[in-house]
Amino acid sequence: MHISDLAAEAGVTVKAVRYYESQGLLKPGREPNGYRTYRAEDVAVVREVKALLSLGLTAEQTYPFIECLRAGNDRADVCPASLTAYRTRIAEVDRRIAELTELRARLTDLLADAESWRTRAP
Amino acid sequence: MHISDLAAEAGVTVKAVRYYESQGLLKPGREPNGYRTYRAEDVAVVREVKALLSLGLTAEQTYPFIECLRAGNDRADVCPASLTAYRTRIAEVDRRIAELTELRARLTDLLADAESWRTRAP
DNA sequence: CTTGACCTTGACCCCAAGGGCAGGGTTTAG
DNA sequence: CTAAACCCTGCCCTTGGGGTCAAGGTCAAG
Repeated sequence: MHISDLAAEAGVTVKAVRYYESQGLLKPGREPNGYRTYRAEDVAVVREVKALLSLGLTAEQTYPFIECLRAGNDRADVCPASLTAYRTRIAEVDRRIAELTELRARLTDLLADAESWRTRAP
Repeated sequence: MHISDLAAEAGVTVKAVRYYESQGLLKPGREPNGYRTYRAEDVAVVREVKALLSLGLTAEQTYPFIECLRAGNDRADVCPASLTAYRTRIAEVDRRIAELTELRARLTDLLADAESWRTRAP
């Protein structure tokens, strides 16, 4: 299959597929005319990458999942490295939520302070 | 004062000062040799921009605060537009926290599912 | 045979907030 | 006079692609 077939089947753009390849996640063959050719398994790979990116993983962090798929597993997340990647990401999200929560507190403090200045000092 | 004096006094890098200028937040004079010259008020501007960026505002969103300072106020956040900018940012943070919370739930679900597959299907 | 439609390729610029480096001019101290 | 310490502009880099481009391939209908 050609690149647009893969993109359509996986629900991403052609551009995204080429980007994944540039990140080393896909290694398509080439036809004599230079066109990239993909195998059926690549659809699952692209779907997986798309799903993981939407979970906030970086392209690099999707590596273990793709390897897991290529190793013949039906699911990309049954390998130990994938579980570790999930846990790492959860920890990142927790850290980010904590940061944002603290940020929100600082913002509301600043807002309250500024509001009180407005009413107090005309 | 020259750019490195301003940067040192405000606690940012020279590069950052030039970036703020490129975003229209500073308009330094120029000496005959081309060097930028800053006035004392610019220190407060740069400090304010730095503080606001650390709160996650974009350079563009700091505009109302800088205008408020330039209008002669001691504080950049006593103007109505600044209060609005604070509230907008708080809403953004709230939205982001909600997204991340939902994301975290999805991740823990996926992790639990993957773990159960590992123990269930050898 | 040619036209048109559709496909592919690589290459370039863009985003936010700068970091890093190159190459060159200037100023100040010793 | 020279070296250190400044200053300037300009380019490439970061994420995950989006947008757009010219150039060339492929297939059908006319």
